[in-house]
Amino acid sequence: MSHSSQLIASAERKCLESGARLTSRRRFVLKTLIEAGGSMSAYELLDRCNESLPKPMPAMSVYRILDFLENNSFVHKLTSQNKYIACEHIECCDQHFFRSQFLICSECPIVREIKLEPATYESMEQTAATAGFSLEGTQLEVMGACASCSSSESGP
Amino acid sequence: MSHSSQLIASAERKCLESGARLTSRRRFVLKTLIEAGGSMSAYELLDRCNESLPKPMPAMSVYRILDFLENNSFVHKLTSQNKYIACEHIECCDQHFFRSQFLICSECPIVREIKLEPATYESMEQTAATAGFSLEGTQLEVMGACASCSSSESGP
DNA sequence: TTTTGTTATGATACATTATATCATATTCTG
DNA sequence: CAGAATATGATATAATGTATCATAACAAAA
Repeated sequence: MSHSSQLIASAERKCLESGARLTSRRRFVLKTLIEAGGSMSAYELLDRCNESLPKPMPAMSVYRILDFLENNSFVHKLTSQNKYIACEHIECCDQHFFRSQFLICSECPIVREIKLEPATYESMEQTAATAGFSLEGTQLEVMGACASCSSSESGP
Repeated sequence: MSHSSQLIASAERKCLESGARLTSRRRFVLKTLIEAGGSMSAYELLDRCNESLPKPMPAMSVYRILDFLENNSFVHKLTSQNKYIACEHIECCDQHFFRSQFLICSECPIVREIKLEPATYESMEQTAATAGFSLEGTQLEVMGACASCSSSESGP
């Protein structure tokens, strides 16, 4: 069983439990995004999907489907990039109990979603409190260089 | 001397030192954004400017001017919102030596720019390192409720 | 001070990202 | 099956941002 099929199966199971409807369109969009292996814009995803569809899907549908997938934590939106990425934790936990931190490579398409350490979050919370703010379900997006890009620095 | 005029004067001084050219257009756009008192989209800012200009400025110009103002740390882009906001530290330090954290109220237009605590940043850096990432000049944007919005919860 | 090069802006077109709205189809529920 | 709710199609349009070439303003050197 392929990796993506496994993930889809997990998503199916979660939807059965929660009552959400993972229709064939939604499943197909999710699968396409998973198999892309990285982040994509909504229109890139649309085009990719339409390559394999007998009849092209309208852009509207992709946005609606991405909404659904986001609400069910199968997909996350990288708001700083206007891109979407499959959740790395579709299988591993019954819900997204922790907050995510996205490490976005500025030189290649790699994006990693890792758990935001509670300690980090708490220190952010404290700093925010000094300005009178109480944080809400924060998703962090930070830029950086991934392992392979930072080892192969552009040098003389 | 008004608050905005003071800030503009500081910006002028910094530009003199650095050799950057704060032209009248750029000064006007910065002043307009400062006086707006919060974040604005590029087109909102454009419209606001054009209300007071004899001849309307093209959209292109606002984007170019915002680029300039960003590069000189007079303005920051809130990438998660596609909005721009005047820097809160135009006066207070000769350069943006620290990293910023933006607290964005999800219920009202308030945005606060505060210093990202080095300890917080370091703990993020460490977590990132476990995934092989090295962070780069990260600007944090987090959502939350500002002091006045969190005191006046929507209740029965 | 004219020339020359650089930087800034105008003008126009277009690309990309996203939402609004009404119609139709599909699926659930009684 | 009827009726309600949900999902999708179709179409239009809004909002955000970039590419490109022309012109204007400014600075530096001859």
